[in-house]
Amino acid sequence: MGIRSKYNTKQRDVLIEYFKTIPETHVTAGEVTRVLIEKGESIGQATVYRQLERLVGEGVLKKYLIDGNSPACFEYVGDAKHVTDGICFHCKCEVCGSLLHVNCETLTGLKEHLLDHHGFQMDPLRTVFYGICEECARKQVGQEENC
Amino acid sequence: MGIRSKYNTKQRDVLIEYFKTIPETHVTAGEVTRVLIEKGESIGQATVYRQLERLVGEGVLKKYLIDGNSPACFEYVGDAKHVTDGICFHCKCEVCGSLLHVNCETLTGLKEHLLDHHGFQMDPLRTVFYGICEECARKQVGQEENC
DNA sequence: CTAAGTGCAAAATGTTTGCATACTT
DNA sequence: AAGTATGCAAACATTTTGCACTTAG
Repeated sequence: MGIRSKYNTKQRDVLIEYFKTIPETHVTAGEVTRVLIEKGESIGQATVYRQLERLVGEGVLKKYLIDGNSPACFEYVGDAKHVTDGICFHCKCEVCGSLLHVNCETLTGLKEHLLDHHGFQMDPLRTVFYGICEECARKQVGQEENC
Repeated sequence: MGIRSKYNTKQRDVLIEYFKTIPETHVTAGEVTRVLIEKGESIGQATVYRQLERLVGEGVLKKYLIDGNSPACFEYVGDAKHVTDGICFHCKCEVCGSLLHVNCETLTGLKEHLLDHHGFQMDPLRTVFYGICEECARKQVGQEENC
């Protein structure tokens, strides 16, 4: 379903190179544009959006949605074999925004389960588990049900 | 965390009653407004957004974020135990856009696994599995790797 | 040379907000 | 009466699009 790039443009390279310098980091389209412009690169916002979508389609970047009212985040996963192999799953904390990489057989089993029992071919590269991380869960205990 | 309503207004009742008539259905704020207006109800878009947020805070509705570029969806769960229990998961087909409700123990087990083994408190209301549904997968066989 | 990509500015989208008015309790 | 909710329209933020121009292959 992803549209792929056919030409290697200056802007595309600049984007990829920038993402390579910030592995395991999630940035929004706006942030990327701002940083690159500040660096003196010549790139427009529309191009960033268009290339980002293509890179996601090519599996070079991964797109995260923290919540519907914040902009989407992107992360470089091009070289991360464990990610592209689909053995790596991502858990995103909705409170602090931290990203937990989970690399375990149970989740690989989940993928098979969905396929075998529900006919659904799940894509681990696109799927993100949202929830609350250990640390934030601990902090939130005790402040529930308060008016 | 959610702001609660203190008064019972006409608009609030209309909203709740409407949602009760469409259980297990996802609707966006815009759709709800359109339907109610068409029914001759007097309700403004801002009120719908405000009440929807309150109802989510009160646990009457659940808010789903299928993907960042589509509007948020709301579903009545006031009586739906399977949803509030977090046993209901969603699979979204990236080809045809269909949404599959999966209601199965393996996924409940997954939730527990993430908590027990990775300390991550996964939220099934926010998490959507992306991939390809059975029907689209069948259609795509044979047309892979085409330039 | 031709298809693909870019940039700008405008448009589209979904959601929130300010404020005067109306309604609930 | 006092506080809360509503409705409108304007404001917002993010993302998409139309179109002329540039660039890669």
